[in-house]
Amino acid sequence: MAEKVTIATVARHAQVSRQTVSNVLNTPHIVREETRQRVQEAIATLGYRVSQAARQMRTGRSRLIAVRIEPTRDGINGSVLDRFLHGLTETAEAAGYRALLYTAADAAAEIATYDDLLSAYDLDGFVLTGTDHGDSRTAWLADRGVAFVTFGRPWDDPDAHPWVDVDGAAGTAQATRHLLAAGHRRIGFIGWPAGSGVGDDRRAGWRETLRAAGVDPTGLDRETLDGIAEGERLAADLLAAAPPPTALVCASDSLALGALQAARPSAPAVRAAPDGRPGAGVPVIGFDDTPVAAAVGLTSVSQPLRDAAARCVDLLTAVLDGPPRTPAPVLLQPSLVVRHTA
Amino acid sequence: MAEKVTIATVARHAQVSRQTVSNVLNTPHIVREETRQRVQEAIATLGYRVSQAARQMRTGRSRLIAVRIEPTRDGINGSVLDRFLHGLTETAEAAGYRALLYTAADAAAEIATYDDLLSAYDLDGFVLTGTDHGDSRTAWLADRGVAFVTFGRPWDDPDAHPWVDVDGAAGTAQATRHLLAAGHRRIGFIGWPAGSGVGDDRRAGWRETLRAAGVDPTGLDRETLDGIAEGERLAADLLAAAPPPTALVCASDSLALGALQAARPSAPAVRAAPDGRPGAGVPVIGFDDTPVAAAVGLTSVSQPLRDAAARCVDLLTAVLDGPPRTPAPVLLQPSLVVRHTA
DNA sequence: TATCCGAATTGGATCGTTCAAGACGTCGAG
DNA sequence: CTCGACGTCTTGAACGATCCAATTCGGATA
Repeated sequence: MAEKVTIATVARHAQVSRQTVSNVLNTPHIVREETRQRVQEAIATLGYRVSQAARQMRTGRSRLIAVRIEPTRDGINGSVLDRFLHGLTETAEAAGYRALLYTAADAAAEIATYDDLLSAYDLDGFVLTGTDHGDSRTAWLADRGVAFVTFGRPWDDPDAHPWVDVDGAAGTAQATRHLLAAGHRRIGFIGWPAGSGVGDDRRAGWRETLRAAGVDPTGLDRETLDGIAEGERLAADLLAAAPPPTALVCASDSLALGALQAARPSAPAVRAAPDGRPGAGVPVIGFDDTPVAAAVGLTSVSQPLRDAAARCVDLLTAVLDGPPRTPAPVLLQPSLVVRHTA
Repeated sequence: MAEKVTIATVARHAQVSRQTVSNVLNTPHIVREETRQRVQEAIATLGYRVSQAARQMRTGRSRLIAVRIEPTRDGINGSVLDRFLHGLTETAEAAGYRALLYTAADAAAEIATYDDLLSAYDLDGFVLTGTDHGDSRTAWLADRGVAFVTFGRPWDDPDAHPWVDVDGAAGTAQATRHLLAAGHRRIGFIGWPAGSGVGDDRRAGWRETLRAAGVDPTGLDRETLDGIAEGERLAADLLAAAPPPTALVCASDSLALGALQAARPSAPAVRAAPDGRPGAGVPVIGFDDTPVAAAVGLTSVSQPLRDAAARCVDLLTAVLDGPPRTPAPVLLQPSLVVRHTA
């Protein structure tokens, strides 16, 4: 087995001191061009890699960022996280960081994990997914001056910390406009109970678009927790009203899938109309463009998750490497993927 | 800001030397009970956490294990990875390890990443997902004596390295028996091209079960890459044969979903028979029990992913912390989740 | 020619932990 | 009584990088 290559090995090989090698790595501009090249060459031939452990011990920086991985709830919306994670890992690698996973049952456990990760692993920053009103996690991190970015707005104060989010209201608005353009007026909405930032946002997009079109949204929406069965139940309830809505917008693909079953009980199967025109029955639009939506032919609002993840890393590295000011938040626009259900 | 708590701080507080504190943490049995308690108390009151960086520098161990996160291909089968990852992170945490993510475009890039992770981060071990014949990655790792476990068998030599896998043949066999029990004889199979370990395994389960039942499988199967469209095409092809199969087993949920469309072009929608009895048309069984299968009511073979991930961590920690012998591999049994399509 | 200046380089100290070696008191065997 | 063994604890050195202060060196200036 070959001997371990340290900064000293490189220095000897390039006939310079350790410090010069360190400078080549960390502050190349202060090293003479010729020397710099000789050192780079030695690094390459020896296959030298800086030891993160040693660097970390001296600098307190680990070049590691943490992301929480959540349990896949009903399995449908879980794929959102998967795509986000992949984008995050990729962008982080390009920026010289690595992504570390952790799990946590609740906010308190998550904070305990922060503490552990910070003191044991010297984590550089965190990417939080899914924020809500009065989030105790962000408060804890901010208190300690830890770098972090959230995927999801801080619903109380938009300037509280750097964040990236997708404009959910714009998504449901787009879905609603699509249905309005098709001639629908009484467009229903199935979403989550008031109080969650994301849920309220998506509902608002539908409500305001309807109002702008001169339609009174009163009585046209329902609230429930997520799930296919719930979606079916509420869609049935909504369609039993007099007069019933002629189309439905849902806050998630799970709800939409349930709604589909209520909206077209005897419609042709999955991907009803091979020619691409909407199938029969009440049109339904979902949210998140999950694989299930694609498989079933459900029209859905798609979030630019790869991009969102990349922007999260951008913001985080800006905080870590750049000047100590909070970078501007990023609000991305979703897009409507039209399939066969609307 | 409070001063940093190091092992020396604890030592002073507990009136012992640094080494004694270290012993309390790493080899408690050689410390006198009374002293041990005093040190533990000091650790608790001071909120001391060992610095992984410092420990790592001395021992060369990082308590980090790496897992590759793949792009979600068609999005349907991607959820498999998601569930696996969550289980892995959880079990790793319990064992005192953390999971680090990485991506790689191909085997060569993946090996380059190993090199980087090993020399820069001192990674303790790797969990590889998806193995194939003559895997260059495992050879590289084994050559260097790096600890690793694969989720997926080494198809060439079952004793090459520790592994965890799910018995795919048993899964398709179970699916086939289910259909045989329902009175079917001519049961078709749609799978991947010969040559991939996983694909051949799943096909074998179907073939042997059919043979054991006295049915000649010749001409009853088709090969293709994964995808809904492909599944539909081949199912149509298979059903056009004379005589056609009366039921289908598929190597993935994607293929099964496509097959469903060919097998029951005008069948009732998603979750056809609310009473739980199979819907009309040719029965179809998928593989992986993805969220899509659950949503659509597709009968599918379910892999115990959580368990598989846990066993991966078990094996890896056994290699890392235990004696230098390769632990016995683990082959888990899948289970058939019967829904409405079979 | 002597002096000064800044760019480039050097050696030593340091981060927090574990390893190797040794000190100390107690005990039982010879 | 001496010796070695044992259990318990302490001390100094080392891991590999960066930071800091000091030094060299070539060229410009007085």
